[in-house]
Amino acid sequence: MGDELRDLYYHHQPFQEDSSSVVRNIHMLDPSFMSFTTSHDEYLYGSTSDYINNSLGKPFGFSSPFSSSSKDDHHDVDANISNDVVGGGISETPVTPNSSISNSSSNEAAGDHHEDSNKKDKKQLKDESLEDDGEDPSKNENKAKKKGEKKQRPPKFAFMTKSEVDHLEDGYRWRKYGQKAVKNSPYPRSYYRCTSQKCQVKKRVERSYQDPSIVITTYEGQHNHHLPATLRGSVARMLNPSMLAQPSPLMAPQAFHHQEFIMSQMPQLYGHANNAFGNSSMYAHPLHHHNNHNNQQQMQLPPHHDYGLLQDMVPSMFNLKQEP
DNA sequence: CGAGTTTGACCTGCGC
DNA sequence: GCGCAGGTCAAACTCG
Repeated sequence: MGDELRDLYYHHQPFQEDSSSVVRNIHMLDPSFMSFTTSHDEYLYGSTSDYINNSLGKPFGFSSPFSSSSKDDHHDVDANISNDVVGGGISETPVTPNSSISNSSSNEAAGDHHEDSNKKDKKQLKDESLEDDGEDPSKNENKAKKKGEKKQRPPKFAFMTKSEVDHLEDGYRWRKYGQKAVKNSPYPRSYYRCTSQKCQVKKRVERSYQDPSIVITTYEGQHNHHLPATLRGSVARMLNPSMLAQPSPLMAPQAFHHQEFIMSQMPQLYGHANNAFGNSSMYAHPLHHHNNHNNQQQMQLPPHHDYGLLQDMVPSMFNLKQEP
């Protein structure tokens, strides 16, 4: 990771040796910095204001850190960010014509479709004799898609968190379904799926090999349910504005939680977050706030309109479907 | 006992 | 076609 990106980090605080399951010492990157996907496997990196200024549908550059098409450096998320955003701001990389900020349901459907077909194939391999249901039109459709189109995946949303724990609490329940070693990295990548039935959201968690204190989390898909009730309570407590107004030693203002970040940055994903924070953003801009470990200095408040626009910026991607 | 994790096997996509 | 790396599956295992 480049020094430029490192500069974006919030005041660094060495990790404690004692371990517990409690998330602590989390340091967010520049809260106005986010990465987005345009179309599948195309990530957009940049500040939210960059995004806004370029208007929806006019991305400011992209890279494909996770796509298999960039095998040599797809593990290098922060390097991409460093080059494309932090250093010179906007990447000059041209955007593919079909890049689009909107996350059409058709895209997602295509992704799911593919996965389903994968499962079908696997099952067929394992128990071919189960059924011989003749020609399934949907299979033909899948075949055609496979031939004609690139593999499509649901939109992704990636960001980095400075944390000593890999799997950060975000309010949802996840089940780990895989772990893989990452090339050129001593740290494995973990794969999680939302435990809620019929919810296809996945997330990948990996540690940056260049800065092991950085956890890179990638969400894929959108939740079709609310926060689990048991977790909603704790989240609500965490979001109590009074706590933010009077930060306690147990909750240093700069040591806010990963899930809070997500919830406020993706207000439609966590519908109440915006209400909780409103104008009193909890985020300190790293560049404006280099050392406040021992004082109670109020955090720098990004313009409120950022959050409002964020709602528009992360539109259908994480939009909660209201279930009947 | 149910839910979650671990881990080896397998599949897919891509570059050479 | 082959090899590599990412992604997923699922049986075995652990834990509360």
